[in-house]
Amino acid sequence: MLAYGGGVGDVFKALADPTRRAILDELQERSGQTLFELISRLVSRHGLTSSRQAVSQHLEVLEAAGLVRTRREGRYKFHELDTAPLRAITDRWRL
Amino acid sequence: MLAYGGGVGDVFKALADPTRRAILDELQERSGQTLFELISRLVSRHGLTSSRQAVSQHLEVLEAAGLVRTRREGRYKFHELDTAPLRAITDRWRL
DNA sequence: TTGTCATGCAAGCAGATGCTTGCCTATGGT
DNA sequence: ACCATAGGCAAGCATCTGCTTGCATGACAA
Repeated sequence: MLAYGGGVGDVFKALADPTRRAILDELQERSGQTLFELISRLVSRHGLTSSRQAVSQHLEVLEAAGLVRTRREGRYKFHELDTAPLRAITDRWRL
Repeated sequence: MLAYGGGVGDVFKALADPTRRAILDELQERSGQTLFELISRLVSRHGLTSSRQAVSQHLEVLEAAGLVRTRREGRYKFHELDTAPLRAITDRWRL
């Protein structure tokens, strides 16, 4: 079975939230960030003030949609963007 | 002011619903459908059973997002797909 | 005019969603 | 061992969302 369990709709639902889109923006600009790194940069660069749990739950959604991949090292968990599922959009309506 | 009033997020929110995505699929395949035409084809071609009001409200959302353009003729209202707002997605994450 | 057809408007409701709160686990430093 | 750090789990809550229900409007036909 695959690394992510979501259907096609999960990608669209994941993109529906502005904080999650900002997270994708951030991960595109700087790949491999940890949770706390992301929180800090969301504040300083996007003007967002989200709690740790809020961001953590957003990352779960993004990971379930296959838009974020993670790798664990010790007590750190690094996140990186994966734009592959976004092809579902461009392919569907021939962009 | 522009023809549609929505911000960027409205496009993503509009795409978050599976019925709305099916409507976009339908309008891409056959442009200029009326509300009842859409309902009928959503049933026969997508296996969806949505009420008139449900589809009507979905069309409002899609129109507000700029994804659907309408034209009125007498008592008929024709709908057509506009994929231009989808560029917001491809541009944002360089697809 | 009377009736029908295509669509619009608005209130109400159940389920989904994003967030908080509080506690828990685990890793690494001293 | 002790403590701080990085992250996880789960219940509760306010809001949002999609849908229904019921009535209203406007266009065309007989």
